[in-house]
Amino acid sequence: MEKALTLTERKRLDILAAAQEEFKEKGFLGASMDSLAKRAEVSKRTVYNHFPSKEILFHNIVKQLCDSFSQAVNIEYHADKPLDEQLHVAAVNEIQLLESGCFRNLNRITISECIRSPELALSTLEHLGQQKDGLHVWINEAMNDGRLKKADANFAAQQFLGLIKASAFWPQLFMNQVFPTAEQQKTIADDAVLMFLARYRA
Amino acid sequence: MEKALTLTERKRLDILAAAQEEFKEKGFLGASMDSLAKRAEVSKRTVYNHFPSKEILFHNIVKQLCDSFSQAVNIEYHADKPLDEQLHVAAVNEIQLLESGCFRNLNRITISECIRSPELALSTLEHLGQQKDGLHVWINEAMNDGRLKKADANFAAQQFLGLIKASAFWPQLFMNQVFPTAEQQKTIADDAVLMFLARYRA
DNA sequence: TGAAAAGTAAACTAAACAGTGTAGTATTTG
DNA sequence: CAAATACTACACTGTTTAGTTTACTTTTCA
Repeated sequence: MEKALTLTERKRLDILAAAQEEFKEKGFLGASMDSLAKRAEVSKRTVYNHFPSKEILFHNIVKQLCDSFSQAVNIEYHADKPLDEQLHVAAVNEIQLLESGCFRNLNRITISECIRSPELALSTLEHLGQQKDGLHVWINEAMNDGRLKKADANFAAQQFLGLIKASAFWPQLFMNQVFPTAEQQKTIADDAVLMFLARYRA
Repeated sequence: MEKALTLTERKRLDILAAAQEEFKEKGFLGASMDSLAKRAEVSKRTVYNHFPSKEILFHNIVKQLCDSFSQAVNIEYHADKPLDEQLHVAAVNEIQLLESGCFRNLNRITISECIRSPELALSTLEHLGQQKDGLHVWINEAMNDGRLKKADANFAAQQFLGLIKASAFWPQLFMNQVFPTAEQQKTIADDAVLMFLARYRA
C-alpha cells in the first residue's frame, strides 16, 4: 500500500528533489528550468503546472528545508545534573544538526543567495538561528542558578557555537572539507565543553 | 604631480573599481558587463580591450583583493612576554582584518561563488587561510615552551579564531549585522583570550 | 604636428533562458 | 467506459547578455 502515490504526486516530488539538487549545485541564477525538468524526468510544462515560476519553486524548496528542522535542538536545564554532561548533549545535538545533509543543503542554497536577495537569506538564517536560542536560555538559567559566572548569556552561547562551527561547519560549507569523523566530533564536543566551562564555571 | 596617470591607466582603475562594486552587489552571474561599463563611465569596448572576458576580469578582481592582504597578520612568539598580552595583539589584529572593507568585499565576492566554481573559492580561501598559520605557529611555540598545555596547535588556533569570528565575521557576512563597536571589539578580544587561556594555560 | 594607440557609441550576433501555447497522449476516477 | 485531468514534446516569444564589428574621435608622444 505504500506505492499509493498518484502520478501527479510523484511528479511533484520528483520536481522538488531535482530542484533542490539544481539549486544546490548552481545557485538560483545558475539553475535552469530546462535542466531541472530534464533532471526530474518531467516535461518543462509540468514543472510550470506545479510551480508558476522559478522564484516560487525556489521559495518552496527553502520552505521545505526549513520545515524539516521544526524539531529545534532545545536543551532543558537540570539543576541536579552535571553541567558538562548537559553541555555535551547540546554540543552533540548541534554537531548532528550541522552534519545532516538537508541542513547543509539549505545553507548552501540560501547562502549563495545572500548577495542576490538579502531579504530571503536574512529571513531564512534568522529562522534557523532560533535553535540557538535554546542554548542561550540554558546558559541563562545556569547563571541564575549560580553554577556559571554571571555574564552575557547570548554572547556566551555564540562563543560556544563558534567553537563548534569553526571545525564542523564553516570549513565544510566553503572549502568542501569532509565532515569530522565520529572521533573528531567527540574531540570537538569535548573540547568545546572543556573550554566553555574553564571560562564560565562559577 | 599626483595626477600623472595616463588616460589608459585611469580607465583601467575605473573599470576595476566598478567591477568590484558590481560583483560585490550582484555576484558573478548577476553582474552585467554593460552595467559595469556604465558604472565605470567607460565604453563597453574599452572594458573588453583591458580584460578579454568577464571571467578574466573577475579573476583580476579577486587577485587584486588577495594581494592587498599580503601583509599577513603574523604574530611572533616572545618567551619573556605575558601570554595574554601577545594573544590579545593577535586577537586585535584579526578583528582589524575582519573589519577592513576590502577584506569583507573579497569574502562577499568569493563566497557567493563557492557554488558556481568551487575551485576558485577554494584557492582563494586557502590563500586567505595563510594568515591563520601565524597563530598556529605561535601556539606551537608556546606549547613547546611549556607555557601552554600540549595539544593540537592547529585545532587550538581554529578554536581561537572561531571565538572571534562567531561575533565579528559570520553574522556580518550573512546577516548584514553591523560590525562590533570599539568596546564590543575589546570584549570579544578580551574574552577570546580569557577563554583560550583558561583552557590551555599550563 | 602628425601618426599610432586608445577611447567612443551604437548596431549587431549568437546563445541562453523564463515562461507560454498547442495538439496530442496517458492516467485517474465517477 | 468516458470525461476530466494531468503529462508530453515541441515550437515559440521576448528578453537578457557576453562578446564583436565598425566607423569615428580623442589622447599620447616622438
